[in-house]
Amino acid sequence: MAELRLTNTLTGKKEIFEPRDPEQITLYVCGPTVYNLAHIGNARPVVVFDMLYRVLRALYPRVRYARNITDIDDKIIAAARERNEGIEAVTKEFTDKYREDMAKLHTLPPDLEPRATENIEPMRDLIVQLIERGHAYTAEAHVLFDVTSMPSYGALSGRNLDDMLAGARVEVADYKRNAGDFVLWKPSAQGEPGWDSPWGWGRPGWHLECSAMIRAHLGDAIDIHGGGRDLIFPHHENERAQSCCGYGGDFVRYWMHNAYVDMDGEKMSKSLGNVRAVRELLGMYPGEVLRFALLSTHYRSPLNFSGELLDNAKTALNGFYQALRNSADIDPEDIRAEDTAAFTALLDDLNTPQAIAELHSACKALNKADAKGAATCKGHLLAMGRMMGLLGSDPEQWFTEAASDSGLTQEDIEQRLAARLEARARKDFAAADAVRDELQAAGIELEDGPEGTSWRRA
RNA sequence: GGCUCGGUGGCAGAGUGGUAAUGCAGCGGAUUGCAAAUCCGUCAACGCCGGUUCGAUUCCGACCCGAGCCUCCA
Repeated sequence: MAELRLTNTLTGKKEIFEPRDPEQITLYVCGPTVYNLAHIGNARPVVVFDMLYRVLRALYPRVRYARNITDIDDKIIAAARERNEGIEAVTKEFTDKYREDMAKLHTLPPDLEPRATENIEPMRDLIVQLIERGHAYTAEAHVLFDVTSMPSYGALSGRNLDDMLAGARVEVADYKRNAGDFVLWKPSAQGEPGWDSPWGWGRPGWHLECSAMIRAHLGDAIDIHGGGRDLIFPHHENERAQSCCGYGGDFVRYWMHNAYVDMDGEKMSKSLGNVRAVRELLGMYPGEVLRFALLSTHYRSPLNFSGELLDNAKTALNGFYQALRNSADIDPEDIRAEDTAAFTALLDDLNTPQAIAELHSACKALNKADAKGAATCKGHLLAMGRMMGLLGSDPEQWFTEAASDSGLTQEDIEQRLAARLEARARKDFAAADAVRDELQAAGIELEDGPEGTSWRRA
């Protein structure tokens, strides 16, 4: 079988992927906290790990991919209060919108989408376990994890405990034994959402849910855990501590983290307020363009987001669809995606830029091919696109579908084309060009081919 | 301050111990009534200084610059 290599954050190295059980692969990716719209930065891990999911499915008979929905959190509570609604209304709305947006990026839905509020029981069990084993303690209605109880705490993020405790810059709550101790359970005030527990009415800490849900839905340990780079510390470090100490075992074999989407060279984040919602961008570009743009840089490198980035993505996709449109009458050969150069590129730590280069190569080959070779070339291009969640649209639609309601309708355009055709037939090029100029001004570009004139929206 | 990661042509962006993909842009040509699309050709890059080596952009060290984490964050 082909070898998949992945960069493991824990070791800092690119390693050959060796699953716990080749019959069943387990993948867990941190999902959204549903209190507002997903921004383009949120979309990066979704697209990146969708890519991984597709590769894993091509390699192994069964892949279980879980992505959680965090539907209890202080920010959700705050948003609900602001809107004067229950948290369910908030989480329902943004969960639905999240799923819609991600689907438009051509990401496959995960096999499992566990919700925090539906997994309180395993969370409480985990806390009990941690207390029993001496890794957690109660203090003022909180339950806290004692970071000094785990010798390897800090291994994932490359920190050591002494430095961390000494260099703590944050004011430490006085009920904590160590500055680095983190909350497993916190008390809820009157009127705040909460659950009964041995430690009183309260709610889980934000690191706890992933540990408990991974165990509940995927098992004691999993193959791959993914997420954004900023989750390495503290979230994944703490998750690792909870799971390793509470359940024993290795927990995660491969940790994978994607770099950020930057805005003007600066990190895009909710707190900096420089975010671009996926939903907003989808009003300006097809989802496939956003997907392509997110895949155009390797996942471990920062991606600078800009209109230029999206325009380039659009141009590239236009080129592919142009080749497909020009070869519309060619019946593509049936090519397995696993037999393509793009797949080989993806096996090397998801080298999507290389895979895209292979797309260009196949596209060029298709453009140059004679009728005989075109079927094979087209088959390759489509197979690689399929693998990457790209090029699935109808080429004709890709070029002619209107992004908005404004502008000329298809009928308007066809009508003018007919008039122009007639003008050209009687060699009245001035009249023909006038039509073309008019359409050009309306954002419609024409192409005269041997079999008639086709058009596209710019 | 501690810990990460990165600096490749005009831009985007792979990769490699033996001078470097791909795309966009530019330039020249073919094609076209003119365009568009396509094809052919072409220009152009490895932050800086040392070290290891027959040879480094690639390995090691220092330096400069940039980003991130250490606090909610993909």
